[in-house]
Amino acid sequence: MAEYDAQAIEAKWQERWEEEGVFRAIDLDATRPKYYMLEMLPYPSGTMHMGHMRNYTIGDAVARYKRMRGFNVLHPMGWDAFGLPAENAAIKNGVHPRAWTNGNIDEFRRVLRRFGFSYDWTREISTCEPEYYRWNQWFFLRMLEKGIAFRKKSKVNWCPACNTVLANEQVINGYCWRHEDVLVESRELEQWFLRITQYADELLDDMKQLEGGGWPERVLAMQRNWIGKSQGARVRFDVEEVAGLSLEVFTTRVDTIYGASALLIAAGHPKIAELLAGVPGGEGLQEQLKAMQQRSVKAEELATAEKEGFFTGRYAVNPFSAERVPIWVANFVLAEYGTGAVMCVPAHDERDFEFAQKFHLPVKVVVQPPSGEPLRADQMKEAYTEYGSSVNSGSYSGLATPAAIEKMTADAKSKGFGYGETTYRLRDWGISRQRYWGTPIPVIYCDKDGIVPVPDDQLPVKLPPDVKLTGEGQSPLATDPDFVNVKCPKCGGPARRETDTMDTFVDSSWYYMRYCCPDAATMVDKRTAYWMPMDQYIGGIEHAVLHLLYARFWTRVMRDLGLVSFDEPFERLFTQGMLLAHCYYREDASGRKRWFYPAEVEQQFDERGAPVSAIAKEDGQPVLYGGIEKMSKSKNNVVEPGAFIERFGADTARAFVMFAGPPDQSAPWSDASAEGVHRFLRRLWSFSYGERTRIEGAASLEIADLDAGLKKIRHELHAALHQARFDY
RNA sequence: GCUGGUGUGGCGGAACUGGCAGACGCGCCGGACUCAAAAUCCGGUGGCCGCAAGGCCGUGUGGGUUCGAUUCCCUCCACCAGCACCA
Repeated sequence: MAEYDAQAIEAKWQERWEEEGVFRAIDLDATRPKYYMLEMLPYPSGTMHMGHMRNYTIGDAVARYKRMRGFNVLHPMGWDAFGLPAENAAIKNGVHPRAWTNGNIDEFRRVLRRFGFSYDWTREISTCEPEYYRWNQWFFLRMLEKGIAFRKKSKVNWCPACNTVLANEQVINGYCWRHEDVLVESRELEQWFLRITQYADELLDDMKQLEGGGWPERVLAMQRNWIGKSQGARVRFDVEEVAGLSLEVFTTRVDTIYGASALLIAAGHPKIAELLAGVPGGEGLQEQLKAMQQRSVKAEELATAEKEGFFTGRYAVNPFSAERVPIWVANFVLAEYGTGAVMCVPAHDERDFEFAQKFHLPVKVVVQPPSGEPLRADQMKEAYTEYGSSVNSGSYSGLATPAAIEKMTADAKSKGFGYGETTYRLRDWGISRQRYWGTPIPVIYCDKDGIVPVPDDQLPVKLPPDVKLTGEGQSPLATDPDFVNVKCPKCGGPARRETDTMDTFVDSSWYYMRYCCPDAATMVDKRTAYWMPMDQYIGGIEHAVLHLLYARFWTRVMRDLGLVSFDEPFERLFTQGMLLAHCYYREDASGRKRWFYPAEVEQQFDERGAPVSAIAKEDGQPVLYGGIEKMSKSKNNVVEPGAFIERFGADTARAFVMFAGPPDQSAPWSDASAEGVHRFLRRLWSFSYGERTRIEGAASLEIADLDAGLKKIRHELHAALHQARFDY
C-alpha cells in the first residue's frame, strides 16, 4: 500500500475491531482491574457537530490507553432521546417524534462508527424506549413511597414559547434557557417535585470526596453556589398597633442587630396586605406597592436597579434593644429567599448603607474593626462588613463577632423570639412537564381514592403512539381519551391518568448505571456494582449544575433504597473546552451582517506572517474578521465532522482535536492546521511502509525518524492528557 | 462585587518533579518540480546587533527564594467563565 488511503485503512481496521469484538467489556471480570470511562450521552438532534467529536475523542484516547494498560474497560454509548426538539419538529414538519428521533440516532450512530471510537455497541441504550423509561417510572413510585416524590401547588416558571414548566435551573436571568429572548412567566400549578433539598447538606459536604483533582474546582464552586447554604438566625420583630402581627427576618449577622435602623420587607411578602391595612393615607401606599410589584419581573434590570423603597407608616420593635424601627418596603429584598424580610443595618451591610444614604436612615456603628482607627458613623463612605468586636450593643458589647453571634442566637432562642437557622438557595426539583415526548408519570387520580400509584405489574405506562401535537394549550396526552380515562387500580371506579411527563433530566440522572446491565430485569443489578462508581466522566461545562447535581442526588436516593452502595457516581469529572472557529462577515447599508463560510474567504498576511486583512474569493473585496467564536449555524463557521472525515479520514480529525490545545480549554478549529496533521500522518505512513523513494534526497529521513515520529505523537497525547489532569 | 481559571513567537500551543524556553502544526520567507499555477517535497523562521563567528534581550508587571524559575512564594495588571441586591 503506497499511498496513505485513510478511508481504506480505517475501514479495514474498523471492520476487524467489529468482527473480533475487541471493545466488548467483560462483566464481572475479576482477573483485571475495571475502568469505566464515559462521555455524556448526546441528545441526537440534527447532525453531529465537532464539539461532540472532541468530547468523544478525548474519552476514546483514555479508554484505549486504559485498555492497553490491561484494564477491563467499559466505554459505552447511548442516546438522550426524549425532549422538546423532537416534539417541535413534529409540530413543524408533521413527523412523529419517534421517527424524527430515531432518524437522528441512525445518523449519529453512522458518524460515530465511522470515527472508529472504541465503544461497546452491545450496550447501546435509548432513553425513549419503554425498556428504559419503565425504570424511571418504577423508581418514581419508590420515591413516592419514601416521600421523596411529592405533589404540591406552587408557583412555577412557565415558558410561553415552550408552553411548559421549567425547573429553576432552566431559567437564566429570568429568560428561558432555550429561548434567549422569551421571558419566563409565573403560574400556579399542581406539580410533581423531587425532594432534593433533603439531600442539600450531604450534596454539599460530600464534595470533599471530589476535591483534590477529581472534579474541576469550578464545577464544585458552581454547585456549592447553587446549593447556597447560609447559616444565620431568624429573629421575630413585633409590629406595633397591629395585634398579633409580627415579621421575621433572616440574618447571618445577628450581632449587628443593635445597629438596625429599619426593617425592610419584599413587595411580594405574604403579610404585606395585613401590614398596610388601616394605615392612614393607605391608598397612596397601595399605588406604590403595585408599582414595585410590577417592576420586579425583569431580572437583568433588577440587578442594576437603583435602590427603591417607601415607608409603610408602621413600626416594629427590635426584640434585643426594644428600639422602635420603621418598616419599609424595599425593592432589593427577595421574597423567595429567607423570610422575605431583613433588618436594615446601614453601618455593616453595603446594600443597607446605600439604601440608608438615599432615604436618610440613621447609620449606627455596632462593630469596631479589631485594629486601626475606630469607625465613626458620620465619616463612613461605605459599610464595614468584616468581623470585629461589638460596641453599643447592650450587654453584648465587647464580644468578638463569632462569640456575639453565638450568644445572641442562643439568647433569642431562650427568650422565645428567634433561633439559629440554615437556609439554602436550592429548591426542590420540579419534574412535571406538560409535554408528550417524555416519560409518563405513573399515577392515577381517583375521585374516591385520590392519588393512586400505577401498580408495578402494570409498568411501563407507555406513551400512546398517536396523539395530536399542536404545541398549544394543555398537555398533548390530555387530548387522548384512551390514555386519560382508566379504571382506578384500587376501587375499579372511573379515574384519570396523570398526563404530565417527566423532565428529561430524569433520564440522564442514572443512564450510566443502565449501561452496566442494559438487559437486566431489574433497574440495576450486580454488574452495576462491579462497574460503578464511574472512573472518568467527560462532558461539557454546561452540565455543571443541572445534570451533575441531579445525578448525584439520584444516586443517593438509589443508595437509600438499597439499590447501590456508593455515594458519588462519578469519581473523576473532566469538562472539555469548546471548539471554536474563525468567522468573517460584511455589513450591508442597513447594518445587517452577512456571514461568510471560511472557505469563501482568503486571509491576507504580511511578510512576517501576521494576518492583516481578508477578502472574499467571490469578488476580491475585503471582509471583516469577526474573531474566534463558538461554532454556530448563524455565523456560518460550523465544521461538519462527516464532511471532514470524507476528505481526510477519522484519524486526522481525531489527531487534530487532541493536538489543537489543552482539552479543558476552548480551541479554535483550523482547516489548515488539520491538513498539517494529515500531512504528518501521511509522512508517518510512508516511513512505516518503506515507501521512501518519493522523498529520497532528504538527508534527515532515516528509519530512526519513524521511531521519533511515533514517540512525538505519543508525547503529544501524554502532554495533552497530563495537562488536563487525567489520572491515567 | 464574589468564586473559579488563564497570560509563552505573527497564530494554536509544547516544555515531565525547579535544569538547553519556543517541540509539533499553521502562517510567512527561500528553494526543488512545472511553460506556468495548484498540489507535493526540501530548507529557514522569537526580537535586536553583526558580512560572519558570535553577542545581548526575551515566558503579562514589579519584587522574593534558589547555583539555576515559564515552573515555587508575594504584589499589581489584563483577559475569560460562572454566580450575582441570597441579608
